[in-house]
Amino acid sequence: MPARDQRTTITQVANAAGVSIQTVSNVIRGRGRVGEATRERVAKVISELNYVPHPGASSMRSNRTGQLAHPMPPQSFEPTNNINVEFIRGLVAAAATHGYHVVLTRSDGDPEEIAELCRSGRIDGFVFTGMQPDDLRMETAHRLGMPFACFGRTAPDLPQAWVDIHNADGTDEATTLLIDTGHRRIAFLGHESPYFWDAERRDGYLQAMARAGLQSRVALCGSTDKDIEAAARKLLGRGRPSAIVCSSDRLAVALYAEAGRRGIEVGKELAITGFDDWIVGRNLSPALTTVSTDLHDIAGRVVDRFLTELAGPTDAPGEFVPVELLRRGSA
Amino acid sequence: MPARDQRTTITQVANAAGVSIQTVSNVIRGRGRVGEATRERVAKVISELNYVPHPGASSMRSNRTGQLAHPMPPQSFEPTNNINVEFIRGLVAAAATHGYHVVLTRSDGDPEEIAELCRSGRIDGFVFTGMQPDDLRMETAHRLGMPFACFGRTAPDLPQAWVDIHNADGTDEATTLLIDTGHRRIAFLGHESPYFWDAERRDGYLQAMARAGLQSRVALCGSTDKDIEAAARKLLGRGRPSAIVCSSDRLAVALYAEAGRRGIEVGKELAITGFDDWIVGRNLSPALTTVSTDLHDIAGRVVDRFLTELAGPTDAPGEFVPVELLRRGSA
DNA sequence: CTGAAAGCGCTTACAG
DNA sequence: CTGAAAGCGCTTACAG
Repeated sequence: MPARDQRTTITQVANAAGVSIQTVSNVIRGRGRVGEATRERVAKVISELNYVPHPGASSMRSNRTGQLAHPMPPQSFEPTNNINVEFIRGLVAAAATHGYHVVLTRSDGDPEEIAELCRSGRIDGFVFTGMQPDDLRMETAHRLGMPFACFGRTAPDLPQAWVDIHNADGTDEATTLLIDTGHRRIAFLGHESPYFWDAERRDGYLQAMARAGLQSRVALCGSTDKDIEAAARKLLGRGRPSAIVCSSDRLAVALYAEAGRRGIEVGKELAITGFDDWIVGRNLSPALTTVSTDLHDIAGRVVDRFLTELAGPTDAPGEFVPVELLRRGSA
Repeated sequence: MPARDQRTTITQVANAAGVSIQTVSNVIRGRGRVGEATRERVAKVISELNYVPHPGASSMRSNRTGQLAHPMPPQSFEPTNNINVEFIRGLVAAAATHGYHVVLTRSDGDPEEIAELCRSGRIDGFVFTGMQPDDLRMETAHRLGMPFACFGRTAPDLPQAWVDIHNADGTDEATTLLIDTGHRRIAFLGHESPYFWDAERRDGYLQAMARAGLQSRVALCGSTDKDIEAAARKLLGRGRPSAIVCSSDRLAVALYAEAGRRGIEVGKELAITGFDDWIVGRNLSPALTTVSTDLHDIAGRVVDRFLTELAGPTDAPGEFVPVELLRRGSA
């Protein structure tokens, strides 16, 4: 492994610059008092020798690894979950900005996996996503004193440090758009689920309908393809609404398929809005009007929050990130 | 940071088991000669104390970090690229099987980023994907003596250790299906591109057509939405074929849209096959018949290949992984 | 402002 | 079969 034999060490840098290794360390970490001339000389040598401090050695004394674990819950792998890649991209970018590397791990929700990572000395903390209502991962990290931040919330009494989107705003905006374009019989199609976000998205719809003095109609369905298809069939049957606000793009896609079977033209005879800006919705004809979230931005905020927690646990409240309604052909 | 103060060390394990730290190390690494009774006693203590060796300390002597970098090229973030999540999932799982962690990094193709990772002592090697014809990343890793393995191939004269899918087989199979179901005027729609796989997918089509004694018709287009739309328009204009083999699902989706505009019914009046099993194709009506690759399996093979390279660079040839034709509604 | 010493937790030779 | 010693490359705390 030549790469390792050729490794430049702090000692070589110190010798070449004519200073002690301690001064080199100070220059790198921006600590202690180092004269300007010395600093420049050392920096020059570091760059010339392509010196990179050994993270393993560094972590032994500093208790910092410069690594962040992102345990991906199983549902983030489901093809219907679209947020993963964009979020990960943002996470890696934001982490890099602060000199952090992202270690990707699998997580089936078993807190023991989290505990082992806490004990491993491999990471400085976690970024969690896809939390379940009874998720034990955050509690485990908290108990073992490992900093973390979450995209999304869990039960209010559990430890968390969250950034989340404003779900109700999204469906409120979508519903309002439909009302403003003349629709009156507007239904909501959502999931029966234990998740916060499902309830919040429904509430946004209800709130906009109430404000306009319109009668609301909420349909909820299970999460299997069959459940969704059945709900779509019923909703587009006799007495169908002229517009439907969906709690997710996946539901909207099912409505497109059902509308196709019935010869109902989406965008003309039936308006549909989604939520998530899933790639599938973008490729439908007409393209789906949907509520989009800036996952890149969110990832940056989650990393910021993680760094805050790393500096010292806080009771800081969570942070809501605004959503954006993308108007396309379907509404 | 309680997690770190509470850290169990090899010394604590050694004391509790009544052996030297060296023996504990031997038990963990399965090295040296350790008596059966001693091994069991030590293993019990390790498990009781939840001992995990400190990877930083370990890496200083062993030159092994147990970490693998996966630099994600920018195109893997494009929404039209579907392989990323599935592959990463498989990569993390396969790496974990061998005690490896995956460090995700961004890569804009700049070899200096790769060089810095090589020098960092943070990783034992790379898994590359999305290679460009003039990709300098593998060469850089090779020059710095860092082991790596690739999903996909690059120019034959460059260092590489690859696993790839059998592209020609896929389009050959798709074309043969169309021939077997009675089609005679079958066109191919592909990308003008410098990539291996585009040429190979075209060749599979040509080969199947030649075997059946049919006349082939190849249409190629650029990579922008506009280019693709123009190609679809032309292909579905006057004298259109009865079936089209596409080099990617993205192209197939564009054909669906164009067919929709012209009132041509896909699956009845026009057969279409894709390549990639993109989530969008699965959600079209009718669902797209396409060539699918088992990315989970491929990731496992790439990790195997990486471990081979880690044990000592080889000139072992690359490995082809079979593809599978998924027959759905469109053909 | 700079440096000599201690020590982080391991693994690698090597001695017995 | 097992252990005492050396040392991996850093950072910390402290002395000057």
